[in-house]
Amino acid sequence: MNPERTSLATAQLTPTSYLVLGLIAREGPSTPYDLKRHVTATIGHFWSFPHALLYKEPPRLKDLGLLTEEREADGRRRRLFSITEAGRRALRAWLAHPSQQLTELRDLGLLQLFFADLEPATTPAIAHEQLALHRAQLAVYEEGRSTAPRGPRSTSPTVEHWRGVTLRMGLLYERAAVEFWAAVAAREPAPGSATARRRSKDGSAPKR
Amino acid sequence: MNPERTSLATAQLTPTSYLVLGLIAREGPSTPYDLKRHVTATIGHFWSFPHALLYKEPPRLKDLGLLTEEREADGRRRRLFSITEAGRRALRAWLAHPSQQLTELRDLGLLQLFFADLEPATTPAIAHEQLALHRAQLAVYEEGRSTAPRGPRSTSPTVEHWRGVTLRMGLLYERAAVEFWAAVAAREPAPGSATARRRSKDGSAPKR
DNA sequence: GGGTACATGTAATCAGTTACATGATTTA
DNA sequence: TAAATCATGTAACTGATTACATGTACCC
Repeated sequence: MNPERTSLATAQLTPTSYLVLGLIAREGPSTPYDLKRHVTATIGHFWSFPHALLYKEPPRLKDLGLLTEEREADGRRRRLFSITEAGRRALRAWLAHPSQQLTELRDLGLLQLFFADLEPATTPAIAHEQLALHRAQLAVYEEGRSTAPRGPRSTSPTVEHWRGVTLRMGLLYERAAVEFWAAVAAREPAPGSATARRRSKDGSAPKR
Repeated sequence: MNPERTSLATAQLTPTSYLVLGLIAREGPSTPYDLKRHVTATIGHFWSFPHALLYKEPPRLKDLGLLTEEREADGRRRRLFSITEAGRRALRAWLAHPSQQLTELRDLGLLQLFFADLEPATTPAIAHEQLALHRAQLAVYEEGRSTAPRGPRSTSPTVEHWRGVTLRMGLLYERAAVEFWAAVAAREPAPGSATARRRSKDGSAPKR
């Protein structure tokens, strides 16, 4: 009933907003480029946020009073954004309400496969392309696990822990994808199907 | 400099466009609601296309000369869209160029988990919510495999084959997701308890 | 000293989302 | 016959994408 209304701003916040808020809350005052670099190294592996977004979102959040801006005076004139108390509140409020949305799994390759019957001749090329792509991405994940985690700023063990955990889902997906597309490329039914088990027993090559 | 410009139209086609083109090419003349129903039963399981999209896209494609429209005269005044030869060409051209894009895996739950360190107390609720969601979705897939495939129109065995293959990737993802979130949930203390630190004797996710 | 990759933004467009609205069928 | 659900759209807004553009640092 109180007239103080900053909480309404919470309504029009998008995933991008929370990404920006969260990163700045954790890493401290950041420039859009800091954000871009961090995203690229982490969640950007499976959820792409074009850099223009990370330049445009902070000013929006500033208008909502969730961030403050401080612009350099010298040549580069970089914009440095810090989180406000209202920003932290919005972030906490978001985390306090577990998402009830399922994963959006948007994959052009799958969409093409979905229409494979319309142009059967093109299917092998599609499958091989996807297989190569996902193998490469899987390699990225597995390499990232061995190399030292190099965040743009100092990070605590806890941060490293959750970052790693999150990326692990990306890795699990890529493993499944590689399996899947390999099976398609081999013109086998996908792994786990009854036909696949029969096939692998008699070891016969799939025929056209 | 020739005024006939339909080939350029190919440029501004989106995934939604190809979805619509492909469905109409395969299923024959369709109303937006036909499209909606088909999508819901298939690819919509992991890539959501709001119904407003499927009502708006066909007129756009009609403007581009890729579809034709025929509107009922009676009460319902349904709009029935058919594919043109140009539409088929655009579709074939798309299928002939295998996508080189990786999967976009957009998941609010993962985003929240990514920031779990900022509000540790909320993490268990997030994990449990996601676990329940993905288990339910997995059940949908597994139920769909046993029930008779009920397309809105007649479908050939080949169509059924590829449709099933495509959906299987969704199923594989959900399996991975259930495993993942179960592990996260198990590693987290139960809500209110601060001592569930050494439960991971078995360390693995509960077997369903 | 010129190329090239990194860094840092802005602008225009538009697809996608959300909300609104109502008609037709089924069911209790 | 009231309620619920299915069916069928339209409209407004805006976040996201794409394209453009230039500056700066580093390396042959």
